[in-house]
Amino acid sequence: MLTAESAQSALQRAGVRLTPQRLMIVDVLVGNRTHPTIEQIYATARQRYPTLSLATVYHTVDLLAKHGLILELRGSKDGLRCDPDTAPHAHAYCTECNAVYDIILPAAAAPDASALDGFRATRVDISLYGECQACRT
Amino acid sequence: MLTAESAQSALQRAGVRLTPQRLMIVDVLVGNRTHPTIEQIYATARQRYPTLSLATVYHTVDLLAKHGLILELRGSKDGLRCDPDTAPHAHAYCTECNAVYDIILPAAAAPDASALDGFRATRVDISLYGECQACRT
DNA sequence: GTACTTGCAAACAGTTTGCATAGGC
DNA sequence: GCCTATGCAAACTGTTTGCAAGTAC
Repeated sequence: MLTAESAQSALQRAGVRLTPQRLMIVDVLVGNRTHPTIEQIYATARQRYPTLSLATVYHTVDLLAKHGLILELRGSKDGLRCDPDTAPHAHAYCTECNAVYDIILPAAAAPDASALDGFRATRVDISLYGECQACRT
Repeated sequence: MLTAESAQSALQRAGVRLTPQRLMIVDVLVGNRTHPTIEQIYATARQRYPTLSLATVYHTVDLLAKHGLILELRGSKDGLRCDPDTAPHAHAYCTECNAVYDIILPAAAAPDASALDGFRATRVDISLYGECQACRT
């Protein structure tokens, strides 16, 4: 799970600069369970850092994902979403309201990712598609 | 698994017209294990139907997915991909060459999709990300 | 000082839409 | 004849890139 401290130490160790923009974006993501889109991160971070640009958000999110600090989710139709929780869990995408929920699946549900048919997987993503409770009523 | 016959009967039953364009697109997809992008379907179908438009491909793919005849895969960076095999299986995305492979997982690996936290899932998608054999060498 | 980072704008890619035409039933 | 489907172009949305200015180390 992403924390301000883990992000700082990981980035510093990798020789990446801790700029105010990056710390601000990390701050928006820490503890965030809403799986925000880039646009949402941008909007939130911009409130406290008005000159922040979208390109920087894209760069930073990419950077954080490359260092394994966050996950990039591509399951929804409205663009890339971010998940600061890198521990194994599944995602439920509501096809009505586009919300994304975390789902804790039994450990047995996670397939073994190592060397299937010569494919070396570094990440497994389990996605459920359907309707959330709010949209079904 | 999509066949020309299953597509025709399903669409006819739904009162949807069997136009040459649609049959052509179905034809491109039947037995296709390459998980083609829209663009690739367009290029292939256009060889035999030169006036076919991209918009029609998008419409038709959407139509086929809505009727449960194919799956739309959103896991890769280069846009929507189509899978004519709707039976449960996982997908392996090569982050190097963008290829998508089918992976047969043990039945136990498929999580129970019914009513998790009030979420009613109609589809489960398991995606592996990593490098394929060809790209590792 | 050097190399990395930012911000802006423009470019881009994939996707969707409006509308007139064509065609199936 | 009615209604759906097609094709084209334009619009849109999300994302990436080039480059000049700024900033951490």
